[in-house]
Amino acid sequence: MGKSPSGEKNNGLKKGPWTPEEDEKLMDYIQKHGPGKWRILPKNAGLRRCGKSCRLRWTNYLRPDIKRGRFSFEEEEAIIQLHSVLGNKWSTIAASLPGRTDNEIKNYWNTHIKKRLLKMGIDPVTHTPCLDLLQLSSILSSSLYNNSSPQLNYPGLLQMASWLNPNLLNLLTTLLSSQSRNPDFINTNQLLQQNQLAGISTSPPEQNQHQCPGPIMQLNSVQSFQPNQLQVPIQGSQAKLNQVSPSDTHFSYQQSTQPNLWQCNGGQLEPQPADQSATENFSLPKFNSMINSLLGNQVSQSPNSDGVTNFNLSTLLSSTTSSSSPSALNSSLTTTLVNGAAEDERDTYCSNMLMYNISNSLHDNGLL
DNA sequence: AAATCTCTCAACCGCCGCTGT
DNA sequence: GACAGCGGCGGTTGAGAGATT
Repeated sequence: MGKSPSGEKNNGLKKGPWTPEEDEKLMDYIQKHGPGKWRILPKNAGLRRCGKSCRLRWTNYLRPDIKRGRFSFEEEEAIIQLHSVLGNKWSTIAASLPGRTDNEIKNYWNTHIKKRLLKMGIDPVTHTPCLDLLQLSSILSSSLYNNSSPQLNYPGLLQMASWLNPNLLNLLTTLLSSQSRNPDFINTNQLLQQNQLAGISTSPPEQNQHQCPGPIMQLNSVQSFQPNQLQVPIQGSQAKLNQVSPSDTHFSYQQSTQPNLWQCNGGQLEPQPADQSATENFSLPKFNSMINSLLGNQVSQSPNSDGVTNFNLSTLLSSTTSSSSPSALNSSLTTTLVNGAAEDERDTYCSNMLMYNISNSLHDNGLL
């Protein structure tokens, strides 16, 4: 790096850590003349620093509106969400976090968040699970028929699903939300995410997503759990997974029910009418890896003689976060390193509102 | 207590884009 | 249009603090 322990450099310009005296000079000058004109500032202020160094010192440290201390839980969530949209645009991210500098956010990302995402098996660049296609194929071939347990984490799975296919995400949402005792339970976080991608602004719903652990659900498999048609009755709803032919590697997903899918209508969330069924194709490996990650790794399954397989979804959700919502993606991404002490213990209670705020903020700032 | 290792973050570097001439 | 200067951005570094052996 460019830090010089000696603090001296050619041209007589000083480098390295700033002394309190230098800080005072810089502060005094900027208070009188305002920031800017960085090239002439050090000379006028009596500093033996380059203008760039003065600017950085001011913007990253001396500015009066800079917030000090650890990043809050909300800030951390915001960084992750914004980074998933903006990438390494630290200055843009910083613009959405009052009092935080791009340098500070960048450091925090590199030293905390990035490591944690990697630890969770999530690529910090793409925000998708670190799985290659071979792994997906392997999961496909081994787990659907063998009850194997691929070591995938649930939040990463949902994140991946969100990138792959909206309808598939809806299916997962439907599956997981069924563990709630509330029949009108919806996954607002994922809905917001989808709507964000579609450029739709939604009002944050008020449903409390922190439900008690759900009951054992039944996943009725046709033809002894053959993959060519998988019917998923869920609290009055039913989604069909159809395989075009036994050898085909593409599935279609038909959502033919209400109330687990919701739509945005004039800023209000409303149940999707039954006649608005959707059918979309997606590749078998993608679908299979996700479903089987859900069913194989974290959900206990026990097929019985009637061809009905029971899945205990409560284990899935409780093992990930205390929240029963599929929005646990964002929750679990941010459950370590909270105030340095209580790692992996803090839950989110503001993800949806935060997503909403970020979305609006980005729109307001013309970033989306 | 000392040596070593690990982590954090302030600060620098090089590059790029914008603006003025 | 070409060039130079400047400000801003993202990547990188290494001193210092804290943790571990």
